[in-house]
Amino acid sequence: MTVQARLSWADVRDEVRARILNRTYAPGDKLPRDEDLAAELGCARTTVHRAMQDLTLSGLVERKRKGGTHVRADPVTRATFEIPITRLEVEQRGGRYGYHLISRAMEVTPLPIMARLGLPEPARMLRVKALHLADSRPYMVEDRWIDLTSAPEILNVDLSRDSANEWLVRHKPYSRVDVRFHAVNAESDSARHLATEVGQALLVIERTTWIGRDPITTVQAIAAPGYQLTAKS
Amino acid sequence: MTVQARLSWADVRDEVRARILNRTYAPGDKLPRDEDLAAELGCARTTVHRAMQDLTLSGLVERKRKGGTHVRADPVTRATFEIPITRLEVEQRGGRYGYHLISRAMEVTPLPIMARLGLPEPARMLRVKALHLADSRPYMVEDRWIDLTSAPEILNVDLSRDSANEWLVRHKPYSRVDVRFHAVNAESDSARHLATEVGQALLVIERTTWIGRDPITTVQAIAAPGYQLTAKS
DNA sequence: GAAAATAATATGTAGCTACATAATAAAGTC
DNA sequence: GACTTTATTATGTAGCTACATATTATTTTC
Repeated sequence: MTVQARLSWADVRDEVRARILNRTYAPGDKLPRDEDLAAELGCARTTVHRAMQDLTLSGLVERKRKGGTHVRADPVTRATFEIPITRLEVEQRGGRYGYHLISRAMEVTPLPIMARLGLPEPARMLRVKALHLADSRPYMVEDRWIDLTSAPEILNVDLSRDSANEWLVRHKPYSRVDVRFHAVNAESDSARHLATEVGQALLVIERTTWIGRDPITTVQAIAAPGYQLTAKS
Repeated sequence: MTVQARLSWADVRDEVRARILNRTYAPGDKLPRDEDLAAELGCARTTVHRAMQDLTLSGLVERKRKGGTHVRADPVTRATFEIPITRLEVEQRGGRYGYHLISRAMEVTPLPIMARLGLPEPARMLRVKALHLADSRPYMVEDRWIDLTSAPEILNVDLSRDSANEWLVRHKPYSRVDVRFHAVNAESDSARHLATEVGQALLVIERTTWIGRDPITTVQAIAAPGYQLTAKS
């Protein structure tokens, strides 16, 4: 067993994080310059730089040119979550996926939808409501608006067979996404679709995607009772 | 106005993303080798590498040694959110922050809490319930368990003045965090604290932090009606 | 012809240099 | 003394080289 030949940037990150955790560098403190840390630890400045980038990303330190690196005094909890295609999400949990189209129609966007999409004026869009099932039980209902300027091909898709969710994710990569969570009491429609009672608390995931400045779609997905969304650092 | 002297990794990322968006590289396709792309675009392989790392992080492509880079066929929506100290969150929204300690006691961890913390057997921990206010109106109630092995100094803190949330975030940096969201119907306690009716749908944010393998704290924060959590890509 | 050993290959990473950039500090100007 | 200009400095980034590593492809061996 020999000493490790080289320090990787991950090693440096772990070392610096350890020092922050054991208060060698306390919140608000200024860290040594990358160059000095590199000299001390016996690696190149680029390696320290790479490590610092990672710590910046996870919200532990703040860096400024000339100003140096500081341990954040007001750390934020920063976490990342993933929302896969709903079919895959169900299958990953070991369930059998089912899909049911509820409705499909051209409609004029009401104000809240315009706000979500950032539209200055109303537009006619394709509105699709659908139900996702896991083992024949309701899993999630979605109420979606699709901009036909960005995704005209959706008209050729048989939405009674294939979900707009899957088609869009597969065929319309976006450059920007906005995700919001909140809770609602089930009203009669969603209660019926999700086979629960009116008033039941439900998690709502609102997702809007753009390609450049052009909106593609916005969905309000309401999950069945018990649904939990997980994020990790 | 001259041509830009050099391509930055962000330029390369944008170019590759544009090609994915306009289906020059379609989902599932294999991208050129970093080296070839570098030659084509007129930059170094390291620059392409950096760009590809970013695209990998955002879930657009997948890379494997020797296997090359592929456009993901099943893209995931990957987004990051931040949870600041509650006081700062209120102040950032332009509100006046208030805090009220509800209760503080040593208790033995019940099963659900043990599960959250990953404890094999029950332990006595400090349980703190508190209310955060914005402009004198309820903003969030938290029900927190604190491991005194990891954070014994919390006993010296006057929790009727200072929130455990703020003290912990400032003094106990963690190395791992787990965040979960779900919706609940308000029961009598939370309804009373949040000044709403029993049954009202509320967003629950459950957060657990560890330092190495040792748990620090786990909180169940229930937000007042109307609360919305935002994430971005 | 199947299994094992070997070669080939694309990405991953570390080190170096050089220069860009932003923020601050110092010096100079009226 | 307040304002402007000029240095200084720490991080940010690009290019290069060299080598590590994980797969896949090929060849060898029995």
